Amino acid sequence: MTYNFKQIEKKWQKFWSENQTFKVENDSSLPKYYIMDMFPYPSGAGLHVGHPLGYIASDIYSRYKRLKGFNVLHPQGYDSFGLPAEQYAIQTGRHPKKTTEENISRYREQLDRLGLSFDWSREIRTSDKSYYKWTQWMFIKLYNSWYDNKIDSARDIDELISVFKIEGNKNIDASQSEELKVFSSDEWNSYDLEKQNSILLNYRLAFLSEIDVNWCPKLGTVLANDEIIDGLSERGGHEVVRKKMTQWSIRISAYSQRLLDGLNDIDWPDPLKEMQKNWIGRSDGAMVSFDIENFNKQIEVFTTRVDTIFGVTFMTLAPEHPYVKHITTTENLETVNDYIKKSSKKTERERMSDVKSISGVFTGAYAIHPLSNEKLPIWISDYVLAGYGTGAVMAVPCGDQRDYNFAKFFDIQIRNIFLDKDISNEAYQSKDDFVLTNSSFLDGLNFKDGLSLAINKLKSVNKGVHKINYKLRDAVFSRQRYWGEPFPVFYKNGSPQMINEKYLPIELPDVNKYLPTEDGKPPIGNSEVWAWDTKQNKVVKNSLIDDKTVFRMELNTMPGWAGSSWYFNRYMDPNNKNAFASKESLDYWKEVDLYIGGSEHATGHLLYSRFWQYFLYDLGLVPVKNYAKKLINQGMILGNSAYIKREVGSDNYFSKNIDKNVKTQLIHVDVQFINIYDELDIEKLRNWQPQFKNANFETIDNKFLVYRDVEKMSKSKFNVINPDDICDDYGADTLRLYEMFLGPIEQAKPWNTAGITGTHSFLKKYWNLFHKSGNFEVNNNQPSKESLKTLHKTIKKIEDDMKNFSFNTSISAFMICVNELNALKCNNFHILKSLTILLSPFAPHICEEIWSKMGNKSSISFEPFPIFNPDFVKESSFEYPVSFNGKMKFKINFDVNADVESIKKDLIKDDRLEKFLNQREIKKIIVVSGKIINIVC
RNA sequence: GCUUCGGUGGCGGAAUUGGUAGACGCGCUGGAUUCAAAAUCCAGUUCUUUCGAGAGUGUGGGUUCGAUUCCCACCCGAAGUACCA
Repeated sequence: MTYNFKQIEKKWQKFWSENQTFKVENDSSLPKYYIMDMFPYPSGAGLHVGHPLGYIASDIYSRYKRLKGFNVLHPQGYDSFGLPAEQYAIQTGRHPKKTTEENISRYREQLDRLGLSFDWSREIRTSDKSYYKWTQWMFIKLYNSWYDNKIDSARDIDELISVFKIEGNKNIDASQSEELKVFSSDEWNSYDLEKQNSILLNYRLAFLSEIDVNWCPKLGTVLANDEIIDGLSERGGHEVVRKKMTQWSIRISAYSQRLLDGLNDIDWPDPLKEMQKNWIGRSDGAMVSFDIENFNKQIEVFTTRVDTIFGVTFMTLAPEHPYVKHITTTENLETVNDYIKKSSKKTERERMSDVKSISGVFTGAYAIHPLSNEKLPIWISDYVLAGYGTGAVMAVPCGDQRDYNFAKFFDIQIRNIFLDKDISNEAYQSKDDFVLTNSSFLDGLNFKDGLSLAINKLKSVNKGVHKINYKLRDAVFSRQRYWGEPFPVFYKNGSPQMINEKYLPIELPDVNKYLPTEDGKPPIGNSEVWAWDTKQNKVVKNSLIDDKTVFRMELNTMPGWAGSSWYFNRYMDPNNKNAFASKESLDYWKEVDLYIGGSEHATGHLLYSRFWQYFLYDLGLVPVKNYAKKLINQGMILGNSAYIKREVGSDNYFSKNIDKNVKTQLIHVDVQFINIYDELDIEKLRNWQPQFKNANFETIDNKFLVYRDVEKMSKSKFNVINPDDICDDYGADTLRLYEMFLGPIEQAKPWNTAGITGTHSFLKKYWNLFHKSGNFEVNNNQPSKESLKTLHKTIKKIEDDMKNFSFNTSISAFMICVNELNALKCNNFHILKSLTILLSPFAPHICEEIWSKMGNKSSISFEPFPIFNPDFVKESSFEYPVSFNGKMKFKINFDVNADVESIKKDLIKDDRLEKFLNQREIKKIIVVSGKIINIVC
């Protein structure tokens, strides 16, 4: 009987599905374990072998945890709102809902073939109204909350309003869009509703504001910072420009410090934590205010180097700085306006690529140094970013290279405040190893002392305060797209109103076209039914809008990260109609114990979701602050692309190693036409695309060799390997083993189909252990010492590897085990039963088959994991770890029953120790229960 | 530029707190089986070699009885980030 993987895998996939083997309950006496994958966006291209890497790893761990006696929650769902379905809809007119459904069923088919143990009864889709109902509900919660810096928590906006009523805002320390004037309770109570609303918007965690956004004209939408790469849109690579628009934003900046501190409490990969740290970008410094000559306001400046305050010789403002138009003198007005015009025309990309050229203009105005009262010329320049700090800097040319370059270029004074440091060629930027000079009362101090004295002095004259600044910006939450969650918002007198949560979900309306409307409104503007009737409390036709009882609704939709920021909580109780999840289910599952997904979401989803969970926690809606204890970033599986060389502008193609003296280019060809020797099947290529039909192919020895390169697996590079094909040829168990065997899970690694025969033949060998003479045959004798040793060595190894998620070395251990049992001609029932349980997380189908053949009725999935017994392993001679003077340790062979004297003799015989022991004398050997614990010299 | 991670055979990769480097797999070589092939099994496979041995984990140095592992400097690669004041 041969290993018929096709039949076996089909049989057991059917069995698991019919018996709902992996359905999990919310109450159990067993300890819980929650293991989750990042849910996929179901794209039209289907899965390639790179996608399942994380799913296989999480599945192995889930199955392992079940064997270890945990109640394991292992769900899967779809992040099904998104741009590709919408763009497909624009091209074809097909409803994104339809294509999304088709894509999902294709994904499901492919996932099922891998034998993954998901509890599909808990499947969620972010585009389901039963799901986005709660996304909308949480948005309303965000809108109705403010952030109290005093207790570091979000609070209900009603609490803020009642404070305003009683004592105004003088004692409030909140995160807000901009500093407001202090108002009293009387003033508050005298404001009309509109005014009160606009003040409250300044505090709300979901707020509407006119902001500079990244506008992508080609996509017709705004983009978040993390959706822009090198100044171009992440999707499509289109131009992005700055534009002022009224947008919903989420006040994630309020949580900057907590998001930073929280990194210490979670076991996430260091590189990822580092990325989040940089993204949050905390810098500790001071806010200093400079008076302006002939202008009744101060320029606020953020600096991390107040110690260099006496090195300031000029000020620089960003061209967008609000004071520029007020302070510019008449004779400079024209050049300044020209400069502002020029820099606003520059796209973000141009401004970034133009780092090296220095530009700027003098405003004609002067600031007053807060400590020396010196006059400082005020310049504007686009090297100062409007979006960071206050959009103004105090320029210290001797201590900052950019200021230095600017001063040199425009011949502005450079004052050296660093004693005996040479600044004739560049600024002295180090914070170490200097003493201040030319700095009045700071003379003779170093960085640290200078810093604190300068801040104290500024404080005492009311010109500066200690301040911590963050790079993290509030997140834009509006998208001018169709295929996303609609906002539960309508507008009354221009101010936003939340629809009562009783009437959620607000369903996405149907539209006849998915492009923006002709007057530039978002696609939902195409719907004729998109107005809110406050009497009937439902969505009605636009034609009924009267701004008395029927109002216009928000046309934007929410961004992709809205639905993905809280989905892990929904899996706990996915069908709940009364809450996003019941309190009982949240209290039972608490948080994800192991989260597996790619690191490309480091500063997107993985930051937003942490924020979102903190917010829910603040409101008492979830029991834990951090939603994922441990995170593993699986590495990408890279494709092995193939190229052929073509003479430019002709139909002539040359094999690799043929050098013609003509201009050539490399063209991607489908890797399916290439054999393992890099030879191209020319006939297949001719039939592939018309351009190759009648082309000339010049070969070497009748072989046409291609060029190869490792790069990201993608349909457009024709290097995609479909897991279905591998399952057809070798089976899912082989694919699972092979993907894990390729290397450590976190590492990127190229796919190479050639090596797959190794894991496949391992499974065949395992199968043959039970089929000595063609038939299934195991003996029920007492296992031999050798086979027990092999088994328990393997148990130990697997347990150790599971702790480190080192699946590749586990598989090596299985291979060794099977080879050893094979050499021992072992077909002992007890040994093979244990081995089958051990192996079942990795290769579940074949193990289920063997398991049932061994006479077991139920699935292997919930068997107890075999227990390691060291006695079987340390039979006869065993390597013991030994330490000398409690320090050096290494393993050494000695007889368990030997006395101390003969151990000494053994030690001296060991050539590793010869040198060491020749130099000292053994005073004492400490032996505890047959083990050398320490040797004292 | 800065930050982080990494560099081990022909290849993917192993190597508990420093203790016999190269596990396991691929590939390759030889052999068995076969009319032959596939499949399977066995043996070998870091390099050099005068067959005794010598060298060897990016390079150079250091600590140590002992370093792939720890420390310093440099070289190379990958990822992230970038006028962040």
